[in-house]
Amino acid sequence: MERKKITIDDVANALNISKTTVSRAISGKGRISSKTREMVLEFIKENNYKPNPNAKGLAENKTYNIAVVWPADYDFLDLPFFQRCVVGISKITSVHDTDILICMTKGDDIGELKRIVENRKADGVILTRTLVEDPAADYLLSKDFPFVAIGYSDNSRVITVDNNNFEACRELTYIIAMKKTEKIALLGGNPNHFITMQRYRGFLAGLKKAGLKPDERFVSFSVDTERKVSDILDHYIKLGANCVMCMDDMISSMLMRSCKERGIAVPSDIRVASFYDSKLLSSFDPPVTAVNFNDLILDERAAGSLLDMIDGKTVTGEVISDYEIILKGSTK
Amino acid sequence: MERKKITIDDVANALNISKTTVSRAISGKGRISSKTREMVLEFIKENNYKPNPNAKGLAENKTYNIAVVWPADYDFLDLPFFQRCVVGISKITSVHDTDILICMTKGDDIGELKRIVENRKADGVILTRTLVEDPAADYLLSKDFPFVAIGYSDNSRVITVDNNNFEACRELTYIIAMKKTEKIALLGGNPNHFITMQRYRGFLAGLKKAGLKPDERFVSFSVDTERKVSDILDHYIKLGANCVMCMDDMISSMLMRSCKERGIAVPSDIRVASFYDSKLLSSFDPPVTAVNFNDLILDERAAGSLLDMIDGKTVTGEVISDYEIILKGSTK
DNA sequence: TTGTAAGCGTTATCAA
DNA sequence: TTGATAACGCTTACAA
Repeated sequence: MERKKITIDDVANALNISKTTVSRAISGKGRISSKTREMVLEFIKENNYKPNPNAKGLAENKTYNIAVVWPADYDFLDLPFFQRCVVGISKITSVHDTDILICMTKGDDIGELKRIVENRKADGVILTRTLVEDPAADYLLSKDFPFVAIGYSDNSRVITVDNNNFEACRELTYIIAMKKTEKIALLGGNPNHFITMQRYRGFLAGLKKAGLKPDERFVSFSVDTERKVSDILDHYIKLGANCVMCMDDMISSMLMRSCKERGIAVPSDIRVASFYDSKLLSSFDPPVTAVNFNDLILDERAAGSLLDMIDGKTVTGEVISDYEIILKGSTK
Repeated sequence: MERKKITIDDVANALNISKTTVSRAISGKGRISSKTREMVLEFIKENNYKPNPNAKGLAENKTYNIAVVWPADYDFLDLPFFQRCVVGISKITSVHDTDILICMTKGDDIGELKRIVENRKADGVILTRTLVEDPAADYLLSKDFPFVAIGYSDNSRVITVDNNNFEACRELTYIIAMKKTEKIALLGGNPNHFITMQRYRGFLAGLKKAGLKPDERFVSFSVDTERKVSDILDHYIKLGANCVMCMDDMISSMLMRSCKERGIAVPSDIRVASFYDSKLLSSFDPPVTAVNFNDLILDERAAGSLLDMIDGKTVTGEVISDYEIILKGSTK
């Protein structure tokens, strides 16, 4: 597999100095004359010396890896959100010489995460979503292992970076309500996901701001199959709904297809809006009004915070209000 | 961050044996009485001992990581294919105690890959697509670093696992041609991607099998913007095309939108088919005829081959013909 | 069958 | 400012 790699000893011998000195030149720790430092640095550059991360890790008890946790359970395979997370995170980690390890979680099964933590394969973890009952977060907390979560959490011990889902959804709901639309229904996702709850709260706040009373007959959760969507749609229509807000792009897609199948015209029969935008929504006729979040920023912040945390700095969570509401044909 | 972890020395002392013996019990290498082996194994289980991977790696010169390379350049952010790759690969790696490192590549910039290889952060690499001019593959080849590529390659030195794009596209093209559709046009992707070339060859073979002559006026590549799609569509229509085959789901999506905008009816004015299926296509009216590949199988095979290769076994590439052609409304 | 001891390539603690 | 040398936790000749 190629010639043997050059080690710190080789560098030291070639330069007639000790490896301690070489190590110091590289790390910047400890006193060293700038002359020798430069000599070492130059030699290293020219001979393409790279410290062996296993040895470094063994000595420092670090891996220079962080783990990104993906929920491999439901229909996440087609949600580009998690892929984007990695891209955003890597923007930050790549300039810190640290790499990204992917780790799957299936429902309550956090075995892989445990393996990574117990085997010390990573120095920290990023959770790409937050749950109300969250075994992953609980586990990491119990181990006192550095991690940050993308999403909202009601546990003050977990550091989170989140979009302002509440505000965005409140605003969209309010805007819709102002278009003399009074019977606004909601198609919600998994209530064990905090994002579902946050968006729901935003929805309620939007109604309130518009002076509308929430009506629980117009709210449903765990809408995750085409079948449920169409059944609930029927029900909403019978009740006289004139707008349906969907919690994410998947649900919106299913709803739009359902409307088409049953010959329900959007927006004339019913309006449709989505609390999350994606390429999935660009195919529909009419296009679907939606909130567009700047996910990449979110991911970069999460990565930055985690790296700080690993370095022993104290970090705080943050809520990012970088979104826009894009009004399209579905709510005309 | 929690109490200190238990080491192989602790195990050895607790059991009054040497750490060599413990090591042997775990690895299975070297002779050892089954009695002591079981004793060790049991102790390890009960006390939740995990070998330190840095130390193990340092001694064995291994990392128990493989790197998966993502092309972060073009519009890949919305292509779930690469996300699926990781899921498929992890099915295999997770039972081999090895983890997945993500590595981005931007155009010709393979700096991150180089860093991972030179820093020995992984034992092998999986390339998730193949290029005609492929700096990543060339680099890995030059370093003699273990890797397998997902996709076709004309370099016999690179081990590849690929869908039978040629056959699938030939079959779909032939089927369309048999529907008394004679002027079949093609909207192609990046010609530097082998997948583009393979699908193109399949297209040509399909025409030939149907007794049709290829017409270069009906072939275009590098179709990557809405603008190009609509311009080319105009052109094809003027030439009297009665079907357009698209190389992937992105192009198909753009085409369907373009047709809608210009009031071109599918399939009555023109038929549409896609050489790659995805959720993106399920939103259209009518639904789009497409080839559906079983990607997960592909990824699992790639992972399996790479692990074998890392273990020093000789592996061969393979072509998987696990696909189905799904005829839908767009080609009625 | 088991143990001793020498590596693996760093960092870090003392001395010098 | 520099340098021996002992960790770090494991594998593996080589001995016993």
